[in-house]
Amino acid sequence: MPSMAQREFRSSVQNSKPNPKFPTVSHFSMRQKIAEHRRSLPIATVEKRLIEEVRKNDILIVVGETGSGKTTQLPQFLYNAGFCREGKMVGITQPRRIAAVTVAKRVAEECEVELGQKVGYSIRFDDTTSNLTRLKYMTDGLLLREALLDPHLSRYSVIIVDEAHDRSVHTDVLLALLKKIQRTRSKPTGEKTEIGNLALEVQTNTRDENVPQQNGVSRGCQGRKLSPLKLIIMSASLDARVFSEYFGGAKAVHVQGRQFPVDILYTVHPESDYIDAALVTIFQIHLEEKPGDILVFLTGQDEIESVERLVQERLQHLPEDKRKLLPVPIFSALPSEQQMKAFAPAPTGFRKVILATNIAETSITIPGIRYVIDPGFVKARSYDPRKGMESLDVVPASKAQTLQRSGRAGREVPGKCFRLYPEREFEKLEDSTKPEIKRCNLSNIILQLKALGIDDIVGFDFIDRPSSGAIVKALAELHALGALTDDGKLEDPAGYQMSRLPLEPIYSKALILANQYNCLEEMLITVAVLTVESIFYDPREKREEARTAKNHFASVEGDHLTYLSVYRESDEFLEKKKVAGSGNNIDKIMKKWCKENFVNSRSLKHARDIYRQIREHVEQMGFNVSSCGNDMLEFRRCLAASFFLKAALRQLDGTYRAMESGEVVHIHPTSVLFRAKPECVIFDELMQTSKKYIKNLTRIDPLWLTELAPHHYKTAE
DNA sequence: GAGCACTGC
Repeated sequence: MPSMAQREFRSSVQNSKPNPKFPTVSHFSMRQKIAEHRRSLPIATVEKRLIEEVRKNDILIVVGETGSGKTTQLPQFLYNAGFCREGKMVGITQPRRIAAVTVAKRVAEECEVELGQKVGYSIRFDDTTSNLTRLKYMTDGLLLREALLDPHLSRYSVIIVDEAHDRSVHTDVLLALLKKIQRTRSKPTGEKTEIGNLALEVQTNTRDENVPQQNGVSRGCQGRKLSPLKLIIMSASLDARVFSEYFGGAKAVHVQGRQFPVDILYTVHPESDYIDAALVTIFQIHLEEKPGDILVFLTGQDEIESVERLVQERLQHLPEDKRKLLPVPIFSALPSEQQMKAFAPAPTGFRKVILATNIAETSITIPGIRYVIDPGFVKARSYDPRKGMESLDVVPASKAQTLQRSGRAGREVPGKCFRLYPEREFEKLEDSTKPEIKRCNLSNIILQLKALGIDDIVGFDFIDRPSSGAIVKALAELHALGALTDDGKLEDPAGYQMSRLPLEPIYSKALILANQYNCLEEMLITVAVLTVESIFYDPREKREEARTAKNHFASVEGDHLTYLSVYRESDEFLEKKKVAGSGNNIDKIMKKWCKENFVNSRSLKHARDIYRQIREHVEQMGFNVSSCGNDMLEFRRCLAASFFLKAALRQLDGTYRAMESGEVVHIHPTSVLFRAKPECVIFDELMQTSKKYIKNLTRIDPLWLTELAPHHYKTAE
């Protein structure tokens, strides 16, 4: 579990600072401490039995609660039992990057090896594995990419899919793929398979720098005997049966967790206003319960900020000596320095009340929590394939989520969880959250599957099959983008090229076209920026300097060109500093520039990483990265040719009509075109919140659509 | 004139 990874991260920080004065003593005690810790884990007592089960079963479901040690220990058991002989690896996938990194570090420490030797991790932009690596921790998305290059995943003897209950798209697709690969690998030698044939085809196309040591290993696997692949699916208890059934009645074993008991308390009556109920509960705990911090789960930034304000207000009505309560917000968009405040211990005598989004449910673990307040709601994204529109709504949490939330109270001491609804309401909740694959745009997934030689998407063996409407919509989109032929096969070369790029298909298409329009440099930057969270800070930012800064970058042509100039100016600044030789810390220089220009440095750094990675990819495809200089007309025409599916026309009343779906939409107020209201635009995103908004726009000439996308707009006016 | 939970290649 990521939560476990987090806890272990803390202990690994402690351990990484041995007292330099007494290195041997410190090393000795650290070693002893690790050995003791390992022995004390619940999973330690069942090592032999687990290994026996793995030997007996090709697929094993391991149900392990928080604190069982399954993520760190099982791979080591497998190594010791000989599953890494002859250069084979045990691969362990995680849904989140941070978990892959922290667990790998911890296990390397336990094994007393340098990271990157026997134990390593590989995540996007950061690969620490070497040809010595036998226990490889990685994100599930990365293993999916690896399967494109080595369709049998032939370097692995065992693959462990951890956190399978998470049911991310990557996890779901990976499970289906692994099931197929396992069958292929157990077939007799030399038998030709769908996946096997494709291996040759794919590998001649491109290389992927994210997948090291592939050369000579996966090649020529045809005709050579493939060793069988063992699969281990690890999950929290609730949906073990789903996995077992999916894998043909696979054996499931249960490993004890180690958690302190948590008292669950429900309200007697339903609460009409859960914000107010949360406030009342916060103060009730503060005034009546033993010391210990409080964690409140809220749905978003707005709620968190208003609760923070209300707590401060109500504190003023308490007697002086009762005011030692410190509200601390935490959510993903919060700058990391401010996020760190949630981890700092409260001042002496104070009680912290952490106001958090879902980020505190799985991604981070905050120490010292003894009380959890759970209103039972979550903000969830959904997708309507018919309208091609995403929406974000507040919906009831699932039982699995509320369980995860209450567990946050029992990590260090026995705790209490206050659920702000009656017990009979709990019974009505869904068991688990709807798998992501049933509520997202499938075009990228389908492109990946096609590239793996899986053509029958509707008949593909998903755990939960996406709706046929969603599949049809994605196929149509891929066809319109030129990735698929009329009969649904991967188009050569465009479809193959698009499947290689770790981007949304529409962005990949834009890069291919940009290569022809001689504006690949501009499109690389644009696509990198569009991929990350907005590079401008909080849209509620009212400070004059912030507005001036944004205006400074703004282009009358729209948001894409605006982003381009932000990226370019930051780059020029960096180059100047480099030439001037003022320091060599790129990160520091960039942060300074971002601060002065009110740009989100985390987002910009992320965009620069993506730019670099995608640039390498397109160069390997033989594209020449050229720039159109100041000819922004050509660049906008290229945008129109790429985003023709996402065009909108202004109507008489000043609203817009999305041409593909016919939906009436509005320009999002964060767009630089919000006031300008040009006649025709292409947009990047259509999302419903309080209204149906289009975001990230560029002004185009409507005639370009029929000119540049005649296959789509021929019959349109 | 609004506002975006969280991941991932």
